[in-house]
Amino acid sequence: MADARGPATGELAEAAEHRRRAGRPRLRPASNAGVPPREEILDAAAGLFVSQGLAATTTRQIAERVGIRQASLYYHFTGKDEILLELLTQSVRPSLQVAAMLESRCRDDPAAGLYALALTDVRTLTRAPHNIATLYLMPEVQGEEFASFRAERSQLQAAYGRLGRAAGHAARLDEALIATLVMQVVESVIHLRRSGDLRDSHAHDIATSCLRLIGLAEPEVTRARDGAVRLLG
Amino acid sequence: MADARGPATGELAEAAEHRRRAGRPRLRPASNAGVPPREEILDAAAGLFVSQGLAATTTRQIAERVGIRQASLYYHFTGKDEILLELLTQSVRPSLQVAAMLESRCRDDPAAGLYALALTDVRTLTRAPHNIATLYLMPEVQGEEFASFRAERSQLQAAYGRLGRAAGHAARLDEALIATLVMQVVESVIHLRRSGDLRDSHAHDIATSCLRLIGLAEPEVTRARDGAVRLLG
DNA sequence: ATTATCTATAGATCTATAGATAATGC
DNA sequence: ATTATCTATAGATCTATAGATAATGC
Repeated sequence: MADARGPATGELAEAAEHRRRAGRPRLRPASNAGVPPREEILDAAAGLFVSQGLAATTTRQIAERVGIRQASLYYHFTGKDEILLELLTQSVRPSLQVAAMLESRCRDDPAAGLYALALTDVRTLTRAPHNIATLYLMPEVQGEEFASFRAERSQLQAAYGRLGRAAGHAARLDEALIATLVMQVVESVIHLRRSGDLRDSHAHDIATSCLRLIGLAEPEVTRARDGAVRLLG
Repeated sequence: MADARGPATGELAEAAEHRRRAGRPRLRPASNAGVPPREEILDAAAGLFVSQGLAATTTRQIAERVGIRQASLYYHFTGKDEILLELLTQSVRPSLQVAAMLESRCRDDPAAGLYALALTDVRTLTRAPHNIATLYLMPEVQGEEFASFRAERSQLQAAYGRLGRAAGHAARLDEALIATLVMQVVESVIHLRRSGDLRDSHAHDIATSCLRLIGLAEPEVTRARDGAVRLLG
């Protein structure tokens, strides 16, 4: 019993505290708990990319913020591009899964589905540790290396288009245009967050604006909102 | 008569053709007519900034595209930042003047004013030689050096907010939020242009979407559109 | 033995200045 | 004399590799 308990509590303690991994120690030991170095690097890079841009951020700056030497980055990543690609992918993939779920569950009420998707996207963008969506527009992201990210983002945009088309009276607008406009409204959260004007109530305001934009009248918007709230529980 | 005519046609010919300016000739002589070097540089830089980003674009690349040596840039600009600032300012100032004009003329019909402003902005962004508005969001532009540009852009955004508030039934939404959302819809033209999906008809579609977003119903939107067309006519 | 870091550095830039040069303008 | 370019280059980076080192794991 004592023997069995020893190792068990030992493991817990190690995980909770500093659980030293193999490898030469850092000059400045990691202050955070058991966060894997890859994630430390992603977080540091995200903050720098968002505030300075990609090319303006050096590998040395990233390493400094993590607390390791510049060369040590290359043990975890092949370079800045790989870091950026992972950041972008991590930020879009969850939304894509939510979109798939909502589309399958909301065939009967696409307006509620659209509202729900917009709302969760806004909240995700709001709560992310850095204002990562800022990076979507950067010229560097148009390159070949990021094609897989752009493909996933297009899928999300297409989902907005399908929901918007099904929900709106809008035989008026092209589905691709609806997709672009609605997503663009959702991403206004980037600007609001950057300028510090973002409030919790804005999430519903933005989702509501998406529905108005595709031509829904007030009663329909209200109904969609109620449906969405029910959906997201 | 012959004497008077000679110099006159001479001047015309010089202006139309190569009108050589003082200064050591370029290795590769400028192919374009009498375009001032400053403008050549701005144009070359704009194309590169938009496709590669600011920090990723070197002074050497800009110079190469112009057809001069890297060091010669510094005769016209103190560096990349000054070039970017001028590009940004040139792109926002005309919109600001249109906004002031429309606000003063449309106190009686703010919906028409908003439609007209959105429409002209979309067209300006569509026709600009490079997709410059892409640069507005770049992290570098958040720096101190570009404060004057950001101030002008905020003024434009505020104009959108005032027009939107006056036009909408929207005591519903905060004026600052309206401003952000409407401007964001206008700037969807950036994405459409980049992806090559931009059609002429989209200008009216986008302006219409702005009015729907702030809560106007179809008849009001149609009336605003007619009013705007009359205004800009 | 394996892992994760470190030190050191080669090679490739990039920016911005100094000073020379070849036109036009008076 | 003035203007607009050129050549040359100092100084400051930045990336990415090679090889050493100090832990843990078995």
